[in-house]
Amino acid sequence: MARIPDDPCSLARALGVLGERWTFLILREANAGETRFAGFRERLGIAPDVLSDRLGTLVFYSVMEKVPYQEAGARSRAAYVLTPAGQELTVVLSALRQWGDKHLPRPEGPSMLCRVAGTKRAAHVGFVDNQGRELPISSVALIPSSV
Amino acid sequence: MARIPDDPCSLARALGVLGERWTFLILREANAGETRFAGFRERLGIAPDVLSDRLGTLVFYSVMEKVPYQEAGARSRAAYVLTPAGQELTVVLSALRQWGDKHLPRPEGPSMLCRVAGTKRAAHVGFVDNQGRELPISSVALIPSSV
DNA sequence: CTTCTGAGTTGGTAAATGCAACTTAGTGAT
DNA sequence: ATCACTAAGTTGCATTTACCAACTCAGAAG
Repeated sequence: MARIPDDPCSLARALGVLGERWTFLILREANAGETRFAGFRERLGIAPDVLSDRLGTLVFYSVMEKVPYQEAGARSRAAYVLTPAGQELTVVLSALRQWGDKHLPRPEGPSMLCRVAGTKRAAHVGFVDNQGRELPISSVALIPSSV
Repeated sequence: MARIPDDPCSLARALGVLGERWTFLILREANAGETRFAGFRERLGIAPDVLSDRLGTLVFYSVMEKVPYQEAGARSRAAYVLTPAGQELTVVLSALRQWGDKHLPRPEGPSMLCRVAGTKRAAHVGFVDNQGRELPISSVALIPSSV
């Protein structure tokens, strides 16, 4: 199972948890409501050992939680649900999807649309200031925190 | 070199370009101003064959551009600079960094801060509606585009 | 006490990664 | 002209990771 590197850069640490192959796709399915091992397997075509490893990493770092569930007349089984930390990754997934839609488009157009819930109004991911107002990329700076 | 999958999901296509190991870290350095092969090598400790492959993929998909440069008294060499498409990945990188800062923190605090350029005002990544107003995650929905 | 099903593990092969050494191409000094 | 210098790679080999198929495990129903 992956471990996070001892790196001062939080991007590197985030990638330690999320940066392996399949992880983002597993999170995409989780976001779409999938919770079961066999479900992830079928939807992604992922090998069971790799899936087991990735889910283990996500559970270890509290991105997902392993919870038992029981269907009528069946024994208790494991389900994997997103924690609040995992739900916050929606922003990352949407940012990636948005970039793919724009820069790797298909003639059919996007397969998924990001909307304000319950409406037809478009939503997207972007930079925001502390007043909740969108900022253009050009007016954002990433500066070293001089500790 | 990686190729994008023929997948209707633009997240999967984006990961075809960006989802290999090292790619996000290379983009982090590019965003921080690095342009040279040897510079990426030193800053990341990446193997030269892997770096060559990743830069090739990024150039192929127009995330970076290979441009010649010439220093006084040296021969012409190759530099790698972000294209506009590559610059737009700042949103993705910042979203990942922000998540790492929050969910995989270190006692020292974050090593980088996201600010409104030229000010001390904090900036962050989030969902925005078509009026440029921030939206809470809970009010965003991802819906299949019924084509 | 056998079958069914979801959730995994195990074992062998193919692919990706890492490391060291080598190649290539021009420049400036000898 | 040729020699050393340097950035930008390529090549060959050992290690790690991923993939695939087959198998195990646990409990409920028949």
